[in-house]
Amino acid sequence: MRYSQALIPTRKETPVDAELPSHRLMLRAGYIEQLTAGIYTLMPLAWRSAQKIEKIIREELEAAGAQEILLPMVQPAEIWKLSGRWDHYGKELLRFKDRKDQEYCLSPTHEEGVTDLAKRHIRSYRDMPKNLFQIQVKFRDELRPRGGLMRGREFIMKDGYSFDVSYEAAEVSYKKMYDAYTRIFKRCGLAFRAVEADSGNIGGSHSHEFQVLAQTGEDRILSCPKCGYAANEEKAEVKRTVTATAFSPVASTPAREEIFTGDAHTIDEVAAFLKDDANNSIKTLVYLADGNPVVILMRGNDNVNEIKLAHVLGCENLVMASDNAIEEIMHAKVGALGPVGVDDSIPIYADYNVALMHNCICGANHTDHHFLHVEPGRDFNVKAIEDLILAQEGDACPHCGEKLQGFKGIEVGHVFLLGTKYSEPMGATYLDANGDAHPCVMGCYGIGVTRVLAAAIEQYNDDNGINLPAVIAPFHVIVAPMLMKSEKVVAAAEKIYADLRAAGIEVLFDDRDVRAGVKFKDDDLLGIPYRITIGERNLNEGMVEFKHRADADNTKVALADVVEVVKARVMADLEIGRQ
RNA sequence: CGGGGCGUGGCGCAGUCUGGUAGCGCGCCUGCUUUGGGAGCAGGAAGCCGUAGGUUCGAAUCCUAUCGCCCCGACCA
Repeated sequence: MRYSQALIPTRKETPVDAELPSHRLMLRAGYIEQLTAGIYTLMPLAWRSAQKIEKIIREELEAAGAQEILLPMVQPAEIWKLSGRWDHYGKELLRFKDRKDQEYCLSPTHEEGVTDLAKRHIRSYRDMPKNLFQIQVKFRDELRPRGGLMRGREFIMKDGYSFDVSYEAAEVSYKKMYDAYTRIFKRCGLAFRAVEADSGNIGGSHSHEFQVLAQTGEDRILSCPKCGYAANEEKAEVKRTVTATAFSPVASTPAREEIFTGDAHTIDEVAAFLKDDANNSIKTLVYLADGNPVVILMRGNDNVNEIKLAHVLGCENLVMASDNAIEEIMHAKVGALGPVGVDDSIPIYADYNVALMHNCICGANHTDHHFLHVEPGRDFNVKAIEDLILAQEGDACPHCGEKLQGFKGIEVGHVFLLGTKYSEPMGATYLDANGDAHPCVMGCYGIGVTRVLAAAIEQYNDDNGINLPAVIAPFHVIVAPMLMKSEKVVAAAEKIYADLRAAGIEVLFDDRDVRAGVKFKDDDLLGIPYRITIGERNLNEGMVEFKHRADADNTKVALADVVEVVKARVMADLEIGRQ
């Protein structure tokens, strides 16, 4: 491609609205352009990279036995009503009506679409396993899109679905996809972890997320350096030295005593005021679970895991109660809440660690007052004792006890073993060898293609701009003649350009008649791994310069050799991550 | 969903409080000079000031409504 004919609108100024490096750089390098909130045009450079990611995905999925299809993006409400998600999917599902007043939606994911397909074509156990995937633009009306391609409302996604006769068979399909994903992200050159995850609103029995490691990631993950256990913080188990499932009050605890604690409201303030350890305080939170108040107890330094809590409560909508609601429910202000004397109609749930506490401190449900010498089981009781807290960096690994490491991650892929959550209500059943009908056992597998690009740029950038691995960079090499007025320089550059292309290398030829400084700045910004610089002085000695984007200095190479040298480097780079 | 901010040539912004000729930087066009890390000089084109109403002799500026975009929060007693 000749730069002079390409659409690569770079800009000098850093866009003020962009926070993430990937977002900022993609705007500056002319990769993307925003049309409206969370909706971007992929300009030629971004689109070339995205297609390379797609190609890797296609190769690996096809090698794993999956077939590509293209399901409709606009879907009738009918199939979403069958699965039950028409009513349960939130406002992210964009619903609309056609001229006949029929209800439709833009499919944010395709379990319904593919299950409807399977229902009509998978009838016998002989028809399975089947594994179908597609790469398509998805639309989700996100609460708050942010970070450019990181969390857009419109984005490119690969979604795939497997159908099997049993859970055992589905596990095999799941494992194949897990392995394929591992190869895909390896080939993309990314540093990532596969972690155990919560299955969220898609549903299903278990799942893994593929998380690209990046400081700017939105997800927190924990991983064990010894045994390889890795999980999203939302899901991570907490290892307990002792797991008590009931209170066992001790008789030696003195009678409960109410004292004035004044302005000390947070756990730490109260602990400091009373010169005690924060872990000797009971933290009391009030939630509304589907509108009903519940009280949650944990040790002072522990933090609630809302995902676990929602599972325990079996509710769909879980929110913290507002300050006003709390006052109404607890008859005291935030900062003085506790489990003692809570109205019987309000269920109390405690984390396991609370069952290990004795003679502790908690709010008195009397503004600005706390209780001393509170004994769980004597002074209050609870409806259930459960695992409710977040695992933290430094906690013991639930499998081997080693200290867990914390990372931030960007979720680029997710595999779910769905089970029969969709096949059953939608009637996707097959007949077994005995002629009995069973619902297909499904798995579903997603990769955010555009997010992979953003995540890659989060991992690969520096002060000068983007610096992508050759496999997913928009071009392999940029050829930069320094002086377009010099016929000799231009002729040499043209020949290198033609020869590289003939050798199968993707080249951006910076044939713009601009000053050298402009070319250097732009060419660094674009993230193309190799640059060949052709200057008059070197050319007179039969030399050109060659530089990897990450190198500090140029290397001089004979004009006659440069194509071979570059070709060898690029070809080697393209093999990285392949087995 | 709550809070805050912003809509003015292609981009980034000033002007708005205190109504009176629409401005700056970058980019763009022309010419000359320059030519290895975002050149200099000279000349030039380009904006119904988000939209709709209202107040006024007069509105980018005041009032009302509306649309859009961005940021923060929704991990906490």
